[in-house]
Amino acid sequence: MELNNQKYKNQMISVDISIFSIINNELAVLLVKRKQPPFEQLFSLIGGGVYNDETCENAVERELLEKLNLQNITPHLSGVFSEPGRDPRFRNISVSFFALVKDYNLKITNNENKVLDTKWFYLNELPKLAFDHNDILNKSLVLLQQQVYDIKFLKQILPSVFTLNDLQKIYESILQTKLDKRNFRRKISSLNYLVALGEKNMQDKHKKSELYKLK
Amino acid sequence: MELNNQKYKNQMISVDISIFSIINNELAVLLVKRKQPPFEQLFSLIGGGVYNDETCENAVERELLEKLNLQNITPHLSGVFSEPGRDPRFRNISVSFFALVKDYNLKITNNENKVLDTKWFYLNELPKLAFDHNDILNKSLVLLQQQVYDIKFLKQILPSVFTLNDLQKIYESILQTKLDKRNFRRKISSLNYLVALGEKNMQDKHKKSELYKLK
DNA sequence: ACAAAAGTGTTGTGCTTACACCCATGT
DNA sequence: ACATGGGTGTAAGCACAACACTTTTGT
Repeated sequence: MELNNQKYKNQMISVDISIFSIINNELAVLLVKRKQPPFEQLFSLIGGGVYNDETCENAVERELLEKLNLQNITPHLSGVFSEPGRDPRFRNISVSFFALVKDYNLKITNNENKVLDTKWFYLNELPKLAFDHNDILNKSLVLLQQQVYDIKFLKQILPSVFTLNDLQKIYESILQTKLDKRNFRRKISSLNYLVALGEKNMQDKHKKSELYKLK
Repeated sequence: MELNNQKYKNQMISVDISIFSIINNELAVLLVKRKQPPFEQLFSLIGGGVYNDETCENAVERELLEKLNLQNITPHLSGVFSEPGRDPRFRNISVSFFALVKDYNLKITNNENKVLDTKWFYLNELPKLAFDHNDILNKSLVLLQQQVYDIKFLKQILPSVFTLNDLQKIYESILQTKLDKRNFRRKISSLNYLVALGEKNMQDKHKKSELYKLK
């Protein structure tokens, strides 16, 4: 955050984005490894300053476009983190968002030499993160969990084709719990947003499972 | 917001607080009438700048103490409002909170001559507010409604003694809907947080109703 | 034939909603 | 006696949780 940059004058607000995707039927989050102090070598969420001529949501969209070349992603507000010492360099209030993406083949494109690595982490294999980013990420996860049966969230993160077993594993991974197969299928089917493709998954070694997509 | 005050240097963040209370069994919100432009003569939420050495929650607590002499109030985050033009004077990002109080005999104590009046409004009699405060207030109301059956919220806002009819009117007013008397009583009783005082409400003109308090 | 994974129904429990009459008291 | 408001029970529908066997296919 460049304090002398006109864009940041009179403010010290940034956004931090928990970018979630599904990899191998598991929830994963995109993190970057910091090249510079503080917290050099630690992973952190992607984020950046909010310009004076944009909303926080705009800032998220701009960051996703500039750094990951991602478009048409909906930011979801998940919290505000304002402990005075949370950034050891200066006062920095973070507005936290999460975003859901389908394609996890992402690399930081515009890293300004600040980033050593970009990597997806499964949620149960998280490292210790820079700043208070573990707390921020956790808050985003909780909000995602609360809305996971809402089709407009799923649309943003589900692969285009999947089996019911894939879907159950995805839900179990997001909710961090085991689900009963029959109860899960009844619930999903009552939500009325799946369409059977009428094709079987030929990768199955035994009985072939049916393939589905979202309505 | 004093831009040259050292406390606000390098930032432009404020908190806006929807202060709710129950008056005559109805949800009400505390508003202040502005003495100065912009939006002179219009009512607005109570709010103020966030100092560099405090969290947004601290700022809410400080504002409530300084301006209303209120202590031990829990701030509940309800949103972030960051449209660039929302304050015509300068860039101002608002972090919105709501707070619940029992005693509605409040007057602004430290108004720095900026306030013409302090007044409680019932939610269905709201005036047009300054800035985007109608939107902010509405967001707070929605979050309050979502948590209204959670005892720790009720504890903050319910009078110490009430009848079941009082309680139903309070719920109807918060939820902005009519409730069925028998269903409402069954639900409340299943939540298991009321204690009958074993006394009757002597103000009742006909059959006397039982008085209750929270556990 | 057997091992592995897919698929499928029933029952009990608890929450929600709709709905109507009797009781206590003051006038 | 009557008007007013307080107080109470039952039945149907729906969501949720627990639980076991049959089918298909590859080896």
